Amino acid sequence: MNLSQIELLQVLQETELNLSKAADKMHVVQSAVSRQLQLFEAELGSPLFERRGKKLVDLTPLGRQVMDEVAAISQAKQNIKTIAADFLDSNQGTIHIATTHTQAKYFLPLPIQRFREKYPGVRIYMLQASPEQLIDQLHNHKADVAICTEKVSEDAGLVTKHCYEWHHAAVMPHNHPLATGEITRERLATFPILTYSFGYTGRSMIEKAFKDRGLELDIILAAADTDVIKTYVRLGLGVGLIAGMAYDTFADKDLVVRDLSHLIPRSVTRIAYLKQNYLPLYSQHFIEELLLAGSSIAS
Amino acid sequence: MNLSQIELLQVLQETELNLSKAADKMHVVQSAVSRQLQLFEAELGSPLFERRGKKLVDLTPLGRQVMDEVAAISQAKQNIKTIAADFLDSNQGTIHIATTHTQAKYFLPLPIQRFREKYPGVRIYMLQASPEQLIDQLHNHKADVAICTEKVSEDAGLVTKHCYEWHHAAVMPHNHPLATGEITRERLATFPILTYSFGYTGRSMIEKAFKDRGLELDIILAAADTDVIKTYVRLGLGVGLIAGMAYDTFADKDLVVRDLSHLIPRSVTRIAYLKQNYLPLYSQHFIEELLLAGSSIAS
DNA sequence: TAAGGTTACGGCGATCGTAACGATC
DNA sequence: GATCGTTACGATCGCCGTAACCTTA
Repeated sequence: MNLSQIELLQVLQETELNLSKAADKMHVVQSAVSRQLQLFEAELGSPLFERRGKKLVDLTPLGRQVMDEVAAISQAKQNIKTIAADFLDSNQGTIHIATTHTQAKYFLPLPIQRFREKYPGVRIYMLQASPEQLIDQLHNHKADVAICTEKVSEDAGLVTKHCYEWHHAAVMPHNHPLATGEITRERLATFPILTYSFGYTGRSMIEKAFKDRGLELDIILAAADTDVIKTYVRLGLGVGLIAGMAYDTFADKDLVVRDLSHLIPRSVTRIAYLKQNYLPLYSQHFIEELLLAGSSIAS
Repeated sequence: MNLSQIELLQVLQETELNLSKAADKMHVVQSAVSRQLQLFEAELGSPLFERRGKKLVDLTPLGRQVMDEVAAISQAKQNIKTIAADFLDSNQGTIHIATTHTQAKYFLPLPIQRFREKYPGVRIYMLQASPEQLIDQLHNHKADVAICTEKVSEDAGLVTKHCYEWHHAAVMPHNHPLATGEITRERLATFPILTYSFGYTGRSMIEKAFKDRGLELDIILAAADTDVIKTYVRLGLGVGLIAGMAYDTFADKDLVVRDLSHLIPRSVTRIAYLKQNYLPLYSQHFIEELLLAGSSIAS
């Protein structure tokens, strides 16, 4: 057993169990990986892959169990490299941040700016994705840190940290009936609604708040993106339900914003990363920056 | 980086950072390991060991961090081997059980006998040690499973399972004053006491029970071993406080046993093993056998 | 001076690449 | 016939062992 065999198994999973592609990824010829796989299976005494003819089509039960350990080894190996790099120079490297549109546009600018001032040598990659994808991206090592609001806390392989809490708000044109008078869930439910797509940015809290009262919202537009919602609110399509922090006092002054904290339960935005993954010092500081920015938000 | 370098680091820790001994353990010449260590340190870019002259005298801060990952890799590598061996033949192998005298003599015989009937091909090694050593033996991979009563539940790297509960009992010769009449802590404290050494078999519960009442026991003999205690009780040195299950109705009929469950809080015997350590199927079954035996004990 | 560690060098073997072959869609 | 995998064989490079050398208790 050696580390390149471990890496091969890892790469095979990322290449639909295609030996040729795996060989390319590892910069060796295909026959080399073929032999290494055979040697490894021989060493273990039973096959790791189900084969149809010569093609690898699936993992065997053994293979499945082994893959968990393979992932642990790869992770630890990567950690060693990262730890050592940290000792040489903890001021440069890269950080991959996975997040949603709303966080990227309305929460991250400040902490990222502060972070860049401290660590000008760190390249920041932002990956925008849906909340479900965020977690996958952590597991696939496409991202180091994820910032998101929904469905995070369940995963046992993750560390999650409470970042900040926020409430939804309704936005509408100035001449809209809802711009004045008391807002209740019942009244809101009489208007066409524009809000986030399912699974996004606290959408589940909205669902819950109205379902609890036996009300059903007439959602005529669902977007992943606050700006899209605002655009159609401006066109008079209905009332926008957006995250409170997504209302910009200057840019959105043509819209009326009305707080909904008494109607829709608060949402919690969290920071998540893999438990077994060693984060370089600058990433740890980035997280601190996020927590700091989060704690200074009045909800 | 390769697995033999990882193994080298592991072995160095077990050999007082002595390269020559490490070389012996790995069945290679000393110059080989010297070079491999240099190569590895060069690859990481900074030293893993503090050196006085040429001798390795300590880990560097980097080395300390790296060692955690090294342990994870070794563990995962071992797991792969074990998992594969399990698939080839889950009926043979070895199991190392670390436990104390009391468990080995009074609890384990039945479950071990039942286990042997199911898995005659598994070699059973029993390691007898003090409770503190038990946990160390898990971490050092000297033992796979530990069965013990004290200080287990704190360790985050362990899985622990509740096995059974038991109470202490007092034993004494038939003519002893305590053989009749009500037993209270106050009365007990007036006699010389023989019981377990500190840290052993529920000793902490005994301490606690009397300290709560402001009483101090006159412990004139402390042994790791129930049989030693009984021997001196027979010689009339005093009252023995032993685990209830350590009284044998036949062999000990020359002694009077008196239940102390109303005086001393119950003790809990637990099974422990390393969280990250894959246990072969037979070991998993052995643990089930222990739990079964534990659950059939009336405390 | 013994014990522990490093450096230099030659030899061996693991693993790679080329290439021809086999199978499967 | 294009894609994917296996087998055979020669070449290379990494790693080991021998051995001489260095350093400190």
